[in-house]
Amino acid sequence: MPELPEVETVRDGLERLVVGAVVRDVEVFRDYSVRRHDGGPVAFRAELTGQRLAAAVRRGKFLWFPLEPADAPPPPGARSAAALLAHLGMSGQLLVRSGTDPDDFRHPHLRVRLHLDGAPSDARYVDFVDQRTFGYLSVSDLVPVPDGAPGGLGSDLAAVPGPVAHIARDLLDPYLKGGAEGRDDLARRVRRRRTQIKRALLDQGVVSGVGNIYADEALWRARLHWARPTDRLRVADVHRVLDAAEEVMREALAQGGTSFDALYVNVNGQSGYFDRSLNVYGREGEPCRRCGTPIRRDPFMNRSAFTCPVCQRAPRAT
DNA sequence: CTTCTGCCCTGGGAGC
DNA sequence: TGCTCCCAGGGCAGAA
Repeated sequence: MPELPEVETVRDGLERLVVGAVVRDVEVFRDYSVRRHDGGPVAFRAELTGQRLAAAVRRGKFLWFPLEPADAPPPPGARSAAALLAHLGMSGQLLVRSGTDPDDFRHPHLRVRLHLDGAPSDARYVDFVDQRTFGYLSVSDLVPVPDGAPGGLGSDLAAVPGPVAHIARDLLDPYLKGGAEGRDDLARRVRRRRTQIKRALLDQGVVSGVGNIYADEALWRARLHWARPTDRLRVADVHRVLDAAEEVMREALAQGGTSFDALYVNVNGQSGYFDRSLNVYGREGEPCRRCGTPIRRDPFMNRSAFTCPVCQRAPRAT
């Protein structure tokens, strides 16, 4: 499934291959894949057609393209008022297509297809493919972010789509990354919560882009148990797990590859990272790579939490 | 206000 | 073999 590093790889690829293109037409094959949008798929198509994709921006796992009318280009420096917003959910892909016959590559789970003109590459279509339909597209108004500071990789805009307004920055954000001014404040906010550390890591209002997999991997690296109460953690513990989460994501991003030949493959959402690099997630019963103890799986929020019971000592009361 | 639960959806795989 | 059921996941609405 696309985690934050995959979404960033997709953003980077789309920035290179399709930003600047104009949407000539839109096909919606499944209404449910266009959500959070007044007027539904019909309005979605109308609002998107004739718009230029002016940039590719990401915050957490949200990805968006600020829009500009193609027939009335705004003056330089003007800000977009709306954006095409995408969330890939757990199975979404944005596939860049360059062929001339679109029927040649009609994926069985194709939900939405954008027809493009004038891309900076040979791209002709962007296909939104999503098997499990947890992902969606919409056109959303851009709203100022409350804290005003620039945010989102790929942009210095201080505005985000409405549905993203309550989503915190992520650990690759220039304002929040290791050593940046916002990092200490994030650690303080984590410790101010009265919950378990893994719940805080997954809370999109605290920090975004950390999913179930990376939460477990980061906690294993930081040798912290998922149930540790946030308000009783030491500051250094919180920093250690945040650093670990950023590190895991940067390693995955590096493995995504950056060569141009690989670009189409990477835009298409493949990573290969998870096949070899996971230390605890999905490894129940397999030996911990640090101490050999069998990895344990606990039920957690109708999901799972994977830990090494020796490296990550459970708190007294769970 | 903060914290937490249940739900959305599909198809692969396990179990019978 | 074919059927049923469970599971995965992020983020949201609404309850506590």
